[in-house]
Amino acid sequence: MRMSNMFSRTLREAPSGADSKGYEYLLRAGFIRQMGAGIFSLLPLGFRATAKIESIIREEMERIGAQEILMPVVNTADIWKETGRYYSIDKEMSRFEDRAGRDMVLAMTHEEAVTDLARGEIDSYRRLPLLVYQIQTKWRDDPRPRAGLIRVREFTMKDSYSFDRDQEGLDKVYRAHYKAYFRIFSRCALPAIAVGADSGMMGGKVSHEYMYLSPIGEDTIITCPSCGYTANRQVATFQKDYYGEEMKMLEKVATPDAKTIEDLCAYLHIEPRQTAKAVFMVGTFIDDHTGDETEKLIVAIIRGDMDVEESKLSNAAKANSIRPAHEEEIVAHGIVPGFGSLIGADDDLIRIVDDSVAKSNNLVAGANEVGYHYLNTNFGRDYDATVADIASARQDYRCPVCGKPLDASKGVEIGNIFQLGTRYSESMNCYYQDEDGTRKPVIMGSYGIGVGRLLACIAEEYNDEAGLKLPISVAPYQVHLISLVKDNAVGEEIYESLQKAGIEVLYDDRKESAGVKFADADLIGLPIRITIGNRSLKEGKVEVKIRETDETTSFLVSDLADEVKATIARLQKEIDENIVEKELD
RNA sequence: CGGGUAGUAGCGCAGGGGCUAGCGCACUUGGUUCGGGACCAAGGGGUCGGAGGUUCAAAUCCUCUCUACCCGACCA
Repeated sequence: MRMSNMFSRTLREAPSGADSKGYEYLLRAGFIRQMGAGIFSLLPLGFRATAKIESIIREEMERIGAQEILMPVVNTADIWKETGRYYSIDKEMSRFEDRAGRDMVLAMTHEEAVTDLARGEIDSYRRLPLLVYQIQTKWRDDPRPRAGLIRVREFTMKDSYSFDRDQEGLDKVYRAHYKAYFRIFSRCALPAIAVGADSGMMGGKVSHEYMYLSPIGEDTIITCPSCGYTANRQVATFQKDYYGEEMKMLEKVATPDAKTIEDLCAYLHIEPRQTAKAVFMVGTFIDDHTGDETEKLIVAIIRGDMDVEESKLSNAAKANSIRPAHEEEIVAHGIVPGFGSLIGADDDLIRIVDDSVAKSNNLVAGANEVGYHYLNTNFGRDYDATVADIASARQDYRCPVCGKPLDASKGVEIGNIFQLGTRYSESMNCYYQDEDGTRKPVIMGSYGIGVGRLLACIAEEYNDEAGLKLPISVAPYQVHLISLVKDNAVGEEIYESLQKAGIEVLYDDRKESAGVKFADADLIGLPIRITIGNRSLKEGKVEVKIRETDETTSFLVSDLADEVKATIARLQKEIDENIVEKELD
């Protein structure tokens, strides 16, 4: 590609709003352009880089036996009504009617579409297992897209779907994905970890998320440096201390103005762990069949030294979504905010208590009366509720596996794998006949990777003050060729010869100063830069510089193609030697 | 959806009732320069986000609205 003819150009200054380095450079170098909130175009450089990532994904998917298909972006609403997700997913999924007034949706994922396909293909156990994948555009109307390509509304995703006869088969294909994903990310030179995750709206049981750890991430990952335990904070567990002791008499005490745990502890001279705090949320519950929505107050009781993890609470309450309750909603149930507890609350609410409270005794809790708390409240004796782990794991809490202190870090989710089980096959009637003649629902899994997000993370991981430093496996071109000599013929000749040798070259043939060409080369960040200049050309040589390491050498023009091929091979080998082969334990 | 900020040339920004709307970069032409974002000269480019209003006069004041960004809610 000649830069004189390239569609995009580089920007000297970062467009306002580009707050991370990776995003700024992708914009400035001309990989992407924004159209609207969370909507981007890929320019030639971005398109080529994305294509490289996609081909790595394709190779690894084919390697585990997946067959590529392509399903429609526009789905008929019927299949989404069958699984109920037409109703349970809110505005994140965009809907419209076709000219005949039929309900349609823009598919944000393809469990419904693929199950619809599969039920037409699968009738016998002899057809199983099956595995398909696609690389396709998804539209999710996220309420607040942000951070460049990290959180967008339209994006390209690789999604694969597995169909198995039994759990054993699902385990096998799940493990295959677990491993393949590590290979994919490491072939893109992106460091990633797998963490236990919340399956959320996918409705499955077992799931893992792949995380690129970075401060730009929006997820919080809990890890144990000692034993390797990792989990998204949404599901992370930890060892809790319980304070079981002999139950004492319930006693009401005046605690004027003590509306927070902090005030209360100061007033009564106690520790937060000796209190039970009440957290009020409103859960939305949607009937999968009718689509009817109901709201219900959820009262969560947790010990004062911990915080509620909302996704755990939502799961425990079996709610579709939860939000903080308004004061009126709390008062309506006989509860006094600031002095609230389940003691004296009415029955028309969902009661969840963290096991930290259930297993500790004599906690101070609200008396549901302004200015009063109870001493010595005890779960079971004074009130009842469903016991669940709803506590949020934090830095320095104790690892659930080994008990050592946990770490917390930020991460970007770049992939996930789910064991769906029979959630979709049952609701969509995707059954097979087994060897013994019985009819059984197909067991499914789904597995996703965000392609654009992957590029954004790579850009974030590989850059410096001057620009991007792309790994050879995903760089849009392997070589950035700069000619600084007046006689264009030399540059043309070298460009031709490199291309003939099968090398991917971006040739800066523009009439620009040396400084501009160097700056643009640094910004675009191709792994190998070749400079044709009078300095070394006198000796028949050109300079070759590695962007990543700054390592500079010079080669005779006559040897250039071979030398560059060797350099490419060397850079590629460095990546190949570090492919992560990790099995799910 | 709540809170905040901002929309003026391709990009980054200034101007904040007054007559011709600027600056830097980018762009065009000519010349000089030629290994780390060159220089000189001459140019081109704007419905000041949109609609309505106030006024002799609006980019500027008022009302409404749209859009983007940041924080939060939200999010496989």
